Amino acid sequence: MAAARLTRLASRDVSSLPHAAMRLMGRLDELGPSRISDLAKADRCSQPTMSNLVQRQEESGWVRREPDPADSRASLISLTDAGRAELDQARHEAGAAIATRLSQLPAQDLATLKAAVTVMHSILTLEPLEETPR
Amino acid sequence: MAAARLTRLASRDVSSLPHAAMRLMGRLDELGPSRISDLAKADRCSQPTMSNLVQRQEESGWVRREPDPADSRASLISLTDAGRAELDQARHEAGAAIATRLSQLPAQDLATLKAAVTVMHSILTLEPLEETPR
DNA sequence: AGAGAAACATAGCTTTACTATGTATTGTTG
DNA sequence: CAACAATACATAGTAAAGCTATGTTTCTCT
Repeated sequence: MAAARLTRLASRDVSSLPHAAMRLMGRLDELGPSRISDLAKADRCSQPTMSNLVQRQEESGWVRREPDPADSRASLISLTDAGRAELDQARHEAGAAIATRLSQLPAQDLATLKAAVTVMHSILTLEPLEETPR
Repeated sequence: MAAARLTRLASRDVSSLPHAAMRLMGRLDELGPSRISDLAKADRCSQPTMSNLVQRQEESGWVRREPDPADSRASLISLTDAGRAELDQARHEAGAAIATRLSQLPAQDLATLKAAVTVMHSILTLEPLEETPR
């Protein structure tokens, strides 16, 4: 719950990019050129949702679509230069929202947060540990 | 970013309540009977958005609206028993989604997360430290 | 008492999300 | 190797969640 509220606190101050767009661009920055279905999996949304999102970002010029040489059914989506600039801007805005608060914290608390970020990243890469892999 | 992804990881596995509804119910659980404008402020959304959300939750029977005895313009919104049960269910679902991952972490990491939660709560109650209080 | 402020509702729009389904390509198999 | 199933994506239609602008009612204050 704390993570959710903190996230909302930061994301509400981002005016340059809607949140879903920001998630998409962040993934592209992280993964490089990717297929729509892979992006949908990474973002945990449905394929049509990602299809629609990509289309809108393409129209905004923040994302580019190229045919996948390995599979004519698929496309490879990647960030444009404008898209990367927009992502940087949005990240800056999100950071600024909490920076003024972080600056009021003692160094000890900042260290705690830093350590927690590492742990959270490891959680995100962990598998759900299902006994039923279908 | 880590907080955002962790939040999304948990919230995507909640089927019983849409996310905005869950935020509203959580606030009501925390604050008790509240005015719509106060709920909007707490959730950092606009007043019409909260108006709309409350209406839908009212129709679902999860929230109750009573006149504010102190001000006939305002209403006091509160959880119904069904709403509280639904909130419990949703929280359980959200917890279950990450519990299987948390259980794979060493105790040291869990302690780090616990400490970070405390710090995050303090961030949430901090003011943005603006020199221009408007 | 009248003016302005506050609390909420309504209208109209956009974004984000879903399921169901269609189309084209790829893979598999009898 | 032709036929069928599976895969990758698009489209259609709908709902939820968000916004600004604006209207109505009630308070508050001079």
